[in-house]
Amino acid sequence: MTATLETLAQQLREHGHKLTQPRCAVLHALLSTAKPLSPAEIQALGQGFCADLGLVTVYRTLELMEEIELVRPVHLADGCHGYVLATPGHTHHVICERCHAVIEISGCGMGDFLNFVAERTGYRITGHWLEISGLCADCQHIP
Amino acid sequence: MTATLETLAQQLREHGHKLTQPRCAVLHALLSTAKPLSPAEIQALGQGFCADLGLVTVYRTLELMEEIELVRPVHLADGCHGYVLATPGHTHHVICERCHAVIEISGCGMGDFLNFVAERTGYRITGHWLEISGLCADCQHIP
DNA sequence: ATCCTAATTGAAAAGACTTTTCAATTAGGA
DNA sequence: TCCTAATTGAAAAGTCTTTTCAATTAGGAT
Ligand SMILES: [Mn+2]
Ligand SMILES: [Mn+2]
Ligand SMILES: [Zn+2]
Ligand SMILES: [Zn+2]
Repeated sequence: MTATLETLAQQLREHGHKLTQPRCAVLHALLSTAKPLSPAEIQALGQGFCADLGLVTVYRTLELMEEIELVRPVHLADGCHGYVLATPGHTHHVICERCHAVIEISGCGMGDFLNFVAERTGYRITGHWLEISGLCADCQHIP
Repeated sequence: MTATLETLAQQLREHGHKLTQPRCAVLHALLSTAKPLSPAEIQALGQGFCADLGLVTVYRTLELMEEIELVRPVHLADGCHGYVLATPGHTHHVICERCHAVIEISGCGMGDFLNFVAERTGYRITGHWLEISGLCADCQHIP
């Protein structure tokens, strides 16, 4: 099931939040691309839908949407991060290092490795953060 | 082989850098704990060895040491990060979410998972970033 | 041991990004 | 349509990092 403005808006309402023009503009921006967007980029794109969308509102909206798992922060190679629409639950992202296209991987294939780490270190493992970088199918053909 | 001030200093020299008092102070600070330290924390600890160690110098020194793989940034849960001494090569870290103690895992047990991701997505995988969080052996006993 | 010079330093300023404050506006139920 | 709490944008404040630049320092050459 692909996210649409309607499904996303519905999730906002289900969590008791108002569906405002600025919030719609943020959703429009995120829906317009599969790449992570910075708050400033979201503002710029969002102003096509809500002309005076403020950067402060973008920050507040992203914080809100992150809480209800509508968006997820993505750490890029240089450490700073952008935001992408997310499906709920535990996922990982593969990011093209050339064009920044993101594909979400649902599920987690790291169980065995984490068990090994637990035995090796004596830690009780409670979570992990994984970002995978590579070249997308398109970018492999563009040297 | 555990890192000492002498081995670390030697590595700086081998890369053609001067061994200055401020740089020694940063190494002292990093050697004094197994937890990730922020630039400000490194400055505070380092001033025990070099009284007027400046924060700007800490930033410059960390950048330098990161280039020669003497230190590594560690992303904490809240996104900001600290630095720890690192062994060269590909490693991962396990961080205690209560006391922040870090253990380094050398090697990488994710080959199979990354192959799966490559097949699933069509991406050519070139790198990954993984941080594991948990409770260290000590902290498991302290509710 | 002393000199010399490029590397390095700290303070101050600038810059980038994020959060707080607050009066005005708005969504959506009554 | 009215009402009110939620939400908004602008401005200010705050945090963290980088740049600039004159002064200092490490370490090789004498
Ligand atoms: Mn996982
Ligand atoms: Mn690995
Ligand atoms: Zn690409
Ligand atoms: Zn612990």
